[in-house]
Amino acid sequence: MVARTRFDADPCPVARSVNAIGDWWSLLIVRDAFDGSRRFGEFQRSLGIAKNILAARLRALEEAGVLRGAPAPEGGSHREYLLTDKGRALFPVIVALRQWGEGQCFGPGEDHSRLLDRRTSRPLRPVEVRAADGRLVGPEDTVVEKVHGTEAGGAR
Amino acid sequence: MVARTRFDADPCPVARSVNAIGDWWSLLIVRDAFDGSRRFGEFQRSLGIAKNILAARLRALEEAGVLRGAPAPEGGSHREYLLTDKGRALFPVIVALRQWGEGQCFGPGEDHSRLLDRRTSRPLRPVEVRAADGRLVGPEDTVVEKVHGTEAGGAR
DNA sequence: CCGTATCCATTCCGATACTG
DNA sequence: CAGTATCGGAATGGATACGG
Repeated sequence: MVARTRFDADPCPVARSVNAIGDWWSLLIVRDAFDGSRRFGEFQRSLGIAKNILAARLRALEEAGVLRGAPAPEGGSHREYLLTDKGRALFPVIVALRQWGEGQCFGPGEDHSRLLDRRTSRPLRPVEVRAADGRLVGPEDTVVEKVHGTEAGGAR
Repeated sequence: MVARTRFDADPCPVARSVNAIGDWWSLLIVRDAFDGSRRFGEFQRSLGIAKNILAARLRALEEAGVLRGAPAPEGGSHREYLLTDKGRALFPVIVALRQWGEGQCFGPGEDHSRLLDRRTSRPLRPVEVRAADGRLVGPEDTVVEKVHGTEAGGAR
């Protein structure tokens, strides 16, 4: 491929994020990592993904700096995949996505897993978007400041 | 394909969300919709996407209930694609992803578009994850409550 | 200008087999 | 258990041409 990926140089941070994460599998790998998965087999069983593509995704996430594969914790001959700081910074993204799914993608009687506050065992508060002064803002209260550069491609 | 998509019945809301959105293109379409794009050509120019696949994504997003394509606003023979309430509920997801990209996916001197508070023209406050009582929580302060059902597939 | 239909190249993914 | 190598089928995405 000519460019590593499609949005490598896109001025929009959303596009860059998407580009860095790679694909949906990768996002679910990150989800599992947040949930405590560390080993190849754990990811594989949880996701039901083929081993070759799991290996490829893990490698890509390492290259993107989201995961770090430590050669061996001790004794064992396996690797451990841990979230980097960059990866851990995805926490609000995963939570927002989870909350959207909970609210919008399940029927009334349908069961689903939930993310709870460990201390109180209660669900989390919905993620909110706030202005610098603390005001709650919606989509219509925001505006995209386009970048001034003259390079090609949309600046959304 | 046997099932419409892969995570149609997954008990994890993250997987369902991912499944509903479809792919990265779809997410960028949603981003553009938040930013004011409504018409086929606007999305196409902004994304640089082939027309056939844009049409397919728009249709999928309609089926997922994220976008609603109104036949014609008036006079014109074109359709308008507007976010539904379900689609608008993705706002925190997009913002979280955008903020992650801003912080993690750009070099020091690199320009990028920014999302500003319309009223003050200042950047938004970083999205935070909070417990029901208002405490700020990180990944390690949360726990996934698995669903009890006996069906196959991971419950992450 | 808004889409649909067709074609082709590429990629992706899953299954399987194999190695340490 | 933790990966790597390979293979075939399926789906994707881009370009182009075409129709309302």
